[in-house]
Amino acid sequence: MTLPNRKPGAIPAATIARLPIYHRVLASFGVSGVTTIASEELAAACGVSPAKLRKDLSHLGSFGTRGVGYNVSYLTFQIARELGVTKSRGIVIVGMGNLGRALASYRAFGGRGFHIVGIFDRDHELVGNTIVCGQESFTVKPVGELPAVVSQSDVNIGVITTPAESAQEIADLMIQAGLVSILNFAPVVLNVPEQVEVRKVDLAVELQILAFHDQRSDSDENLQEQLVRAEIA
Amino acid sequence: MTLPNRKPGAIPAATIARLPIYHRVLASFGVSGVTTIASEELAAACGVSPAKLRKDLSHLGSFGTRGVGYNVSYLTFQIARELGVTKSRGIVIVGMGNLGRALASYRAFGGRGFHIVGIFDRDHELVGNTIVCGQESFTVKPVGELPAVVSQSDVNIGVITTPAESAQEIADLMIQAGLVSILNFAPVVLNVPEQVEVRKVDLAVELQILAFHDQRSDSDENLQEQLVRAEIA
DNA sequence: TAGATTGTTAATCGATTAACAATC
DNA sequence: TAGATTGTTAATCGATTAACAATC
Repeated sequence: MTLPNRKPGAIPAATIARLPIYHRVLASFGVSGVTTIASEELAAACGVSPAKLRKDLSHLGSFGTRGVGYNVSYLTFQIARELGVTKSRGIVIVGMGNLGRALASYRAFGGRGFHIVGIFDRDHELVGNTIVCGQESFTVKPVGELPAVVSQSDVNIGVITTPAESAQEIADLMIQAGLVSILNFAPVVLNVPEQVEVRKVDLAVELQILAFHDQRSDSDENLQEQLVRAEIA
Repeated sequence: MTLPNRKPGAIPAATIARLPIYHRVLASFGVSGVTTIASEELAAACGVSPAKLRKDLSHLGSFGTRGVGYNVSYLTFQIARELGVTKSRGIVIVGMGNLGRALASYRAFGGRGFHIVGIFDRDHELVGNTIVCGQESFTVKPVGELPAVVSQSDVNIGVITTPAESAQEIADLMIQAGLVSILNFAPVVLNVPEQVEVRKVDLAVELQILAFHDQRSDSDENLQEQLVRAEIA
């Protein structure tokens, strides 16, 4: 007997990665007053093909109406439910350099299902400073207080914006405190137990991928130019 | 006759996305004085399997020595060459809010193959301000000057850190000025011609993907707890 | 030669796509 | 009923993996 490759109800990783896009685009159609939308229009707004969109949504259930389309608010809610953002999830940010401060003062979190529970730094010079975010303001706490904050408040996700050298140490601290979801901005590969999910954003990685494309388009352009010149001659 | 699906020498997208990781990890082995490394150790440090690493590298050529491993500096150079970062590539950043300022003052660009050519904002209040980045400092220019800077200097990549409302407009401006590689931090899907490559970083998207994982691990944990309790009873 | 490690093969797995039956 | 659009199927495509022959 062969076991199935995936749990029956499981949703493909590639689909999960696109759900936040669908969610945001649907929400913006919602505020524009659109109540019903067809896969073709929604897909175009999300930058994917209608087939892919419908396939993705089919993994969550069948929320559309044939011949009509999808109810915008109903579908928005179903995706939010699948992602686990129907109630706001708490985050902590460790590392109050330029990037950490930029994130802590980012005002669009609330609307996407997140709220900041605490911000931390190792540097005593920074501890006690406050960062204003719209109506709210947060005070920088010493990293030593991270475990207490995580165990006493409802924290779901840890964000690391420290230099590369301290990132592993902070990750260990977060995991010890019970966090299993980490967003890492430090340019280093974290070593974590397998039940911990780490997502990584590295600006230089994104730029290098673009550099590859840019280099290719340069040579393509030269090729085109050469072809044009060849025709002229 | 059937055409091949991909150009013969073409490198898979999944491989390209991993090359920057290999490059950074190799560079750090290099500064640590390691001269030769086996796929097993390099793969572990990069968080991938040795098979995947060797397969990825095999698309670039055969740069290793059987029975020995890879020469660190030689492989580092070959990957840099493939990515197109053997010479530093110029970037412009538009939108000098918190995130834009954080990027403009990020000191690790130089070591990864990039330098800032110009920073821009629409807001007249911000124009003329300077942002310090290590030894250098940059002055915020009005967006109107973007085309001139792109055409007069050697700019390869445009970075958008504006609010969502202005992002499309700025993208159009960049494309008109001749840029074909854009890194977009605004939470909006850009509409661009197909020869333009856009990479998108959306913090809330990353967090929502983690929220999905976090939600799942919650229910898994409950399941485990329940199992433990059942055993005790 | 013996041991080590690469580069490649072939099998498996997962994601994408186009087409269309189902159904509003 | 006729037109529209979903949800699903089956085919294709691309990525991953394990195993091993090649070779240092």
